[in-house]
Amino acid sequence: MDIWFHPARELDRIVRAAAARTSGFDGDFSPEIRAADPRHADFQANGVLGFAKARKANPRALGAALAETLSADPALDKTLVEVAVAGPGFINFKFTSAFFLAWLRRYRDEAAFREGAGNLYRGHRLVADYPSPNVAKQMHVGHLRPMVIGEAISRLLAFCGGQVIRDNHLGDWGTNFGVLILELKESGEKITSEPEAALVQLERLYKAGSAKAVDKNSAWAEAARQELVKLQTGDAENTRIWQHIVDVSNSAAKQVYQLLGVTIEHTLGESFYRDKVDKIYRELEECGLGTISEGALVVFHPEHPRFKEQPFIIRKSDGASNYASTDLATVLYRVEIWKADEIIYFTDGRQRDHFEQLFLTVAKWFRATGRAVPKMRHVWWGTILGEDGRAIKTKSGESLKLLEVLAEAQKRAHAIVAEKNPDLPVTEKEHIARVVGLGAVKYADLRQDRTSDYEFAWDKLLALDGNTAPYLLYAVARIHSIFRKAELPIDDLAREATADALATPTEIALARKLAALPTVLEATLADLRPHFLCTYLHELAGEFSTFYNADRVMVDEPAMKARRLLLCARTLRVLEAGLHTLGLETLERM
RNA sequence: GCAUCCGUAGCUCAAUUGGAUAGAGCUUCUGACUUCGGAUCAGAAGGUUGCAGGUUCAAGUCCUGCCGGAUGCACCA
Repeated sequence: MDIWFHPARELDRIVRAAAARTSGFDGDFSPEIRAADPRHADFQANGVLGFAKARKANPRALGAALAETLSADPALDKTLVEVAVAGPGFINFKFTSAFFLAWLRRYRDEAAFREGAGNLYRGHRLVADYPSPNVAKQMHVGHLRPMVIGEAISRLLAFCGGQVIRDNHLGDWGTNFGVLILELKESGEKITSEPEAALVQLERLYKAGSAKAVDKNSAWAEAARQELVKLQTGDAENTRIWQHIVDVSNSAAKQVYQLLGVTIEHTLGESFYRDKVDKIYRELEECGLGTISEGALVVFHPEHPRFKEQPFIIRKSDGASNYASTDLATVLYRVEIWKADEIIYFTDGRQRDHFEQLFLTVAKWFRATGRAVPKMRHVWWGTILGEDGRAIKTKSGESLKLLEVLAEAQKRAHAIVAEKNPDLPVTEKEHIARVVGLGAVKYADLRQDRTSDYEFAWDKLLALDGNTAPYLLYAVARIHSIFRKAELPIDDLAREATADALATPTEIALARKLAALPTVLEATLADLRPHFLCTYLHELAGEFSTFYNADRVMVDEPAMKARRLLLCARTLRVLEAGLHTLGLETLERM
């Protein structure tokens, strides 16, 4: 029997084949292989219960018959996996310690994990649309999520074989530029050269301008609209001012990306598509999807309970483009130029209607024009709520600038390093504080189901105990320490060959957890929910700590030492691969 | 009003998409190796999964109705 990287898939195939040879089953049977509670088994087939119900058969008897076929199946090596029927008709598959030892020997490092996981997304060309901030604004805590979640999922897709194109769809073509340009001109201020300070200045100017434009019928508001029109019709001076604002915003954003490890390849903002929307209007009208309503070009979806009356506005009644127009043009560009077969959007949940309308519209439009419809997914998350229970917005979030949060996180981490490890060199303490502090913030954002809202709390975001990044990083550092002190290489094929069978309960529990990596990767990818991977890594670090406290690694018996070093090395490689995939850095000591 | 997401231990969150005895962390309490890092580990306590019905071999998960919260619904992005 081969040592499977991904047991659930293999079991599905084998159980289907076995059922075909077992009386009482037919082609409608589906095994429904699931990861099991480790107290019972590693995997279980749940399909017998539903199947028996539909056939009015005894599920336990059917399960027993199938288990008997499987027991005689040469595809299942009995020294590696045990089969049993349990409860009302579950079929349990329990791997032996021999299987786990073989698995650990075979899947040795990140390259092997990638190789094994690669079949999940191999051959796919995906565009990841994140973090797409608006220009001329400082980032606040709310901007953390698109960066952290977008980066983690992009890395995960790449880890599993996908070819990921990261595109920062910058909000650089909004109506706010009219106000901003007019206020800049009137005040006579020059934009400060230091990017972060420039954003502070621009926000102040925008606030002042907005106050004057509150009355939309005022002369000032009209003048601001004229500045916007001049920009949109290519006025040289306004274009220069606009470009300056975009450039300085990008410089500031890049500093944050670098700090957080966000790796953007392209920055094609909304402005990039401003000469590409006319084609969209024309095509949508030609294929009969677009209709004029209240002066605007809109798309209705008659089959949809809500969008039959709620329009998707793709050209405003004043003739200007909007978010929807540029999004449609963007899809076309990504499919035609980049040859994307999947596009993934990262925004908060408030834009769900927009993307549902976008996806429906693209599907119909592309079909009508004979194009292949790309797969499109909206990865959305709940909002970060302030203490008042309402979404933290830029206005109320002034005390919660992202850079301040990140600085505070590093400060708190530094205080702990200085206390625990005062003798480390100053620069290393600073490096550790950065990795631990930023890692804690990222992990806090990733570890809970992205679809739920959460209340912002300093102590939660910056926690350093419990299910947090430092706990995982500590396990990594401690394993490095074992090899460092023993002066042994971490990866050593010859040494691993001398390892004997896993024996203690803690060894086996740790090995079982390690071999669960592929199952977790698949579950994480299915709905693009990184918290599955976080939970797994936390549990893995926990199993390791338990093992480490129960079983001494550096023992005299060579075979026992070899197998325990093997467990340490694999735990290290899986933790590192997992954390790096989530966008966290790791440390050799802390 | 219509629609979407949600309500789980004192607090913050899980529960592999309908599976076996609902699990972690924080907090509190009790313990642990004078050799591998105590940023650790072992154990205890803590639950009528908002409420009431229903579906089925099986419901935190699906359906219906309430209660409570968040969000979205015509030219912002």
